[in-house]
Amino acid sequence: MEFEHTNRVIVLVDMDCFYCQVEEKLNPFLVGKPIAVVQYNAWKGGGIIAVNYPARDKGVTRHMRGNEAKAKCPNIVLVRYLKVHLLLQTITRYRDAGKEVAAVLQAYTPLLERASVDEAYMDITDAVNERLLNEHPITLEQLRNTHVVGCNTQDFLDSFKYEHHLESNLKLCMGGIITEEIRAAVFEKTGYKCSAGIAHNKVLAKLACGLHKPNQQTILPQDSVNSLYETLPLRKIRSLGGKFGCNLSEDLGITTMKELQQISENDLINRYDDKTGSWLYKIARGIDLEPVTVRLVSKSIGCCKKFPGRTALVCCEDVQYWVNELSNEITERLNRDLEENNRKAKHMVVGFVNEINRRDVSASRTHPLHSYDAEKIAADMLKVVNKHCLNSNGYYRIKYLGISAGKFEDCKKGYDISSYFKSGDKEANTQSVKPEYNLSYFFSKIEKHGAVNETSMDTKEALQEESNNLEESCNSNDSIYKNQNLFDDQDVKSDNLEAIYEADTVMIDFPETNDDNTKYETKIQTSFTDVLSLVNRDKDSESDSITDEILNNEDKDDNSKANTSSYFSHYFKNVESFSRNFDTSKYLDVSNNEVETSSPENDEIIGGETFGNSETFESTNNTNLILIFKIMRQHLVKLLIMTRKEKCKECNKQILKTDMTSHMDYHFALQIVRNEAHLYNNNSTSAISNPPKKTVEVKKTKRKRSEITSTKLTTFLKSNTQEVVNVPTETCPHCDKNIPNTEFASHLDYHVAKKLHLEINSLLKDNTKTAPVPKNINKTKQKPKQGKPPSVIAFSSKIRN
DNA sequence: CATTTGGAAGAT
DNA sequence: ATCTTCCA
Ligand SMILES: Nc1ncnc2c1ncn2[C@H]1C[C@H](O)[C@@H](COP(=O)(O)OP(=O)(O)OP(=O)(O)O)O1
Ligand SMILES: [Mg+2]
Ligand SMILES: [Mg+2]
Repeated sequence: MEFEHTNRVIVLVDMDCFYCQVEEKLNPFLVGKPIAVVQYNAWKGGGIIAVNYPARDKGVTRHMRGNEAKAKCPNIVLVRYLKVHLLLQTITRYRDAGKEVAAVLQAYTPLLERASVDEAYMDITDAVNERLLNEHPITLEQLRNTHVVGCNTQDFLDSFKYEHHLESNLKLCMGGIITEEIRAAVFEKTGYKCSAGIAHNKVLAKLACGLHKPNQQTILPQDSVNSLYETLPLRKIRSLGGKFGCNLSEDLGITTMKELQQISENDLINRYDDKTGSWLYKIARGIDLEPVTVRLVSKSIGCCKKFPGRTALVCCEDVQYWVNELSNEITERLNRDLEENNRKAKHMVVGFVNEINRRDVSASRTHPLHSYDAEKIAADMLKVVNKHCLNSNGYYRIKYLGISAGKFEDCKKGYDISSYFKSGDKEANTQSVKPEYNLSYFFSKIEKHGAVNETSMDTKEALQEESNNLEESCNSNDSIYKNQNLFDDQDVKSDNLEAIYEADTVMIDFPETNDDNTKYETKIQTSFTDVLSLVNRDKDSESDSITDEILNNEDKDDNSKANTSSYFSHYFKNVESFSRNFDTSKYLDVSNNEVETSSPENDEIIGGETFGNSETFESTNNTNLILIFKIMRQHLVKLLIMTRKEKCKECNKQILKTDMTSHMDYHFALQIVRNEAHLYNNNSTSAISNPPKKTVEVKKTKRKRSEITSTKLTTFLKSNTQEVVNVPTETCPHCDKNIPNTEFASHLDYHVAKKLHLEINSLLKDNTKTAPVPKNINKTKQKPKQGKPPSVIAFSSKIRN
């Protein structure tokens, strides 16, 4: 009947200015205003990665700097992308929102391919064929937001009255109707708007989707391809947007798809390879047979960080710090993935770019991944980095670090060997608490990031700024919190932070609890930014108070109701109860169910009612907001507490107060070692020399480049970097680092001291601990603080061997 | 010097 | 296994 290439009906759904929409849903006061999501605040107002449509109208685009955007559009709201903790990261929200959308799409076809965080291909051929048996695409109403390439929608519908109409177009038409339904469902269930393209293959569906945005959809009939191709630049076709597309255009002296169509298949195959040539030939005729391959979860999970220009990592503390950051983050994400998808990554790839003699040298190395152990991962990563990036002078010049885990394998479901090793006491109970929902775990992360070392100024500054803004907002004249002394300078500046912290602890009574002690701390899973933007609404806004605005929003029509309700439910569904000392998973289960299985009815509940089991909250919004502020302040005070320093009597260094105990342990251990160094400092294993492996010089891809500045700069740098050379070194058997000979003995001391330190700590803190427990739920508490101790930090997994 | 960060797939 | 290309 029909040709193979017009059999399928493929839909590409792409969310409109996705990150912005997520932020708008979170904070309805942003709706209607020009906003952009900005990342990397350290330079020129940050880089913009998403722009909503009002802001686009003013000429703001991706790639712009925050400052430029402000210039083009003075009242733009720049939403900052925070990276403090996985649960606070905005990208986590975007990922979760993407999953939410995918879940809606999945109801329409099993043939769903998630192509990025905000788009997915769907093969809805079956659904179309089925509905065509019983229905006829009839009314224009059903295609209200649908465009048809090459003709208007009504004409498209009318064409089916004729005997000779294209069967394939009828399929697309029905595809359009189904897609309208899909998009309506996405909006209804998630509050997000999207656009879609409907065609017979993926490339055309993607192309069509971009033709009418936002919140619209486009059918691209096969018999309209040629008219569309008439002036269509090659680069608009997926996979021709990069170098190859450029080459193609240059090689053949063409710019449009129409021109490509005029090249013979042989020419194309001769010039390129078989596969490429025939793909080009076909796509020039609107043919693309690539199937929609079912994929709902990613094949790899990774994170990376660039250190451009002068920010390149030089000393081992910096490298250690960032290696730890990356390995902590990837471990957390892998653990979430394990719970969500019941699978484990079996290997990881460590990548880096290092500058050697002014050349960027990049390489990546794969490494088996046996367990999700942040310390082990950090140690392995560091080993790779040290092997390739540590210069003979003991320094680095690292411009990029990355780690990615992949080769996922499904977990066996019946048998968990780790439970066999578990001591059969209470530990087994607490095991069922998700680590990220454990309060002490959560706070330990805040602590860690509060107690950042000097290298992470970004984080520190970001937090400081947030805190300043919050304080300012609370004290601003029109703030309803003005008289509530939420931030009393005296208290904060006094040394009584703990008292404030204590006072801010929000207590909640849970009537359902059979336990006599019904006091729980609360946590809130959001970032400061959310609350800030709530308070920091535009000064020229008409409303008089925050309360007014909230109430007004709630009173609005159905359209904004979805947003309002989700806004509050976002906050309050995440206010959960915890105890420090016993299993709270039963409460968590309750709240989780509420979140995950939220049905349409639940979605209509607004405000305080979404508290679920926490009914004893005051249900006026005013009180709720004060609650949020208290929680936020507690975070901030906590942060302040964690960053207070004190001079160490032993070494005169500024040590974080919270680290002082373990820091003194360190001195204690060090003293022992110095006294008895000869007992420990004996055998050292010789390093095994491996054959050198390949590294690659990164090619400069800059189009415009002033040779002169480049040369100038290089000569400058050269004289700078060659000061320190050729210090005689020896490789440390514990950490594989090259240590200057003069420091080698004390370096070994350090490792032994570290080991003693760990042993002492474990004796002091945990004498119930029996021999080899493979995974300890308390592990995060036991982790030695990293950072301050002098010179080199060892990776403790190595020491245990 | 400086979009950044994340992910998939193809080439070698 | 490692590197390159393309994309969001
Ligand atoms: N180069 C990038 N770097 C980092 N994040 C990006 C980049 N490009 C896009 N993103 C993120 C932010 C976007 O909101 C999200 C989806 O991208 P994309 O669909 O291309 O644009 P968009 O959804 O913001 O607008 P549109 O309405 O045009 O689809 O991915
Ligand atoms: Mg999009
Ligand atoms: Mg997209």
